[in-house]
Amino acid sequence: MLALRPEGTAPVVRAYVQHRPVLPWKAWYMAPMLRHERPQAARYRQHHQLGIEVLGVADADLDVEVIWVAREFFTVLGLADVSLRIGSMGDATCRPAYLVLLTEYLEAHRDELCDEHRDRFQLNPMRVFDCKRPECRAVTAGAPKLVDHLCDACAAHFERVREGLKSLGISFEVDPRLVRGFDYYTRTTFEFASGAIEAAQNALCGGGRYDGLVEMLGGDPTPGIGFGMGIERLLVACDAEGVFPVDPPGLDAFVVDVAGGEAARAITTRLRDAGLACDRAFDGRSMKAQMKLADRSGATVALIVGPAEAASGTVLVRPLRSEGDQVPVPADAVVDAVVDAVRRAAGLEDRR
RNA sequence: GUGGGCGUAGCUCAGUUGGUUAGAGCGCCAGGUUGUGGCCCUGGAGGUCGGGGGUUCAAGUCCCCUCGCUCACCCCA
Repeated sequence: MLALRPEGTAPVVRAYVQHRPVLPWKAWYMAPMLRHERPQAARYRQHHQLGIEVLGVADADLDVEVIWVAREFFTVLGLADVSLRIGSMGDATCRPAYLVLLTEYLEAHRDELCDEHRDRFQLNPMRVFDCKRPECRAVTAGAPKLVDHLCDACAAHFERVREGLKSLGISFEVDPRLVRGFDYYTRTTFEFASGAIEAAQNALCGGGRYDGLVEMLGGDPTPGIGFGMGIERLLVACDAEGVFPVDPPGLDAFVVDVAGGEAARAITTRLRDAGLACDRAFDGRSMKAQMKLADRSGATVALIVGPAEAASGTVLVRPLRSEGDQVPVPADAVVDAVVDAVRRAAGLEDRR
């Protein structure tokens, strides 16, 4: 049997169950993931997910820490248009009673649900909360919310999370619709979304507490929490917010050689050995064509070698990005000349 | 899985009720400059019109099939 890994939490938990690291255990991963659903904007068949997981800590302050890590990551990248929603899934004490309550409510409003959920809501009543059809939205708007029916312990946990986020200056919104589909999820759920992404898929990071998962995978009951974020979608958000510079840096020098190419061969090698970025033309093209390539390369200077320079052992250093005359320099001083020119050009940049 | 949109030059796209050698802009190449980029001018190269089949005197254009891309629904562990 072949399986394509869809996410990172279960593998990390399996690794924990097998290897029994000392608790608390903090792990992270970044790996390719695959999805079965059809691709669409910002949702690819294969993508990469970055995630963290912490096992062995039930403290709500850890929930805050995990959320903070994600928030901090966005901040460091320079993303500003990111919003956080949080919710609670309750636990084995309060959720069963709530599900009975919710199911009763949905039964009573069965005819008002959308075609799909009318016959399916019993399977997983909470899923109706993230149905986008107006019929279901209307019904769930008045439905009992899990966050209002938490047991004392879960309510206290949730309150501690909210208080912690506030104390760290992390703004958030409690969203009763933020639910998860599996039983092993407990208590805190959260999701970061980008307001800059136009596409329908704008969630950057989803996470939550899964105090039941380790046990489900064969380990002793162990609390856990983590998040996963999609790298490609993150990059879409970065592009949308313009947080990365757009222009790739140009070359330091471009060698124009119309004297046979030997000088170009020697000079490019010498410049590269000195750590400078340079390129040259090939195929014995005309000076005009070579100069055009030099310009297009974004080079700071063109280094020109014609028959006269070849004969006298010099190189013409011609500035391409600034005013200034081209000057001849001895061939063995060309590295210094380029370093000078690049430094001067950088200085001009800074003064802008 | 369901539905919509789109496949024509390297790129972005026009292409009328079917009708001569399928066009534009940008890019590329050469020339105008005999040793000099950008701006401009002139010329040039480059296309199985996604693929296959059909209708027709004639198909980029109409019909069927197929492949691919894309967006949304769905899904969202």
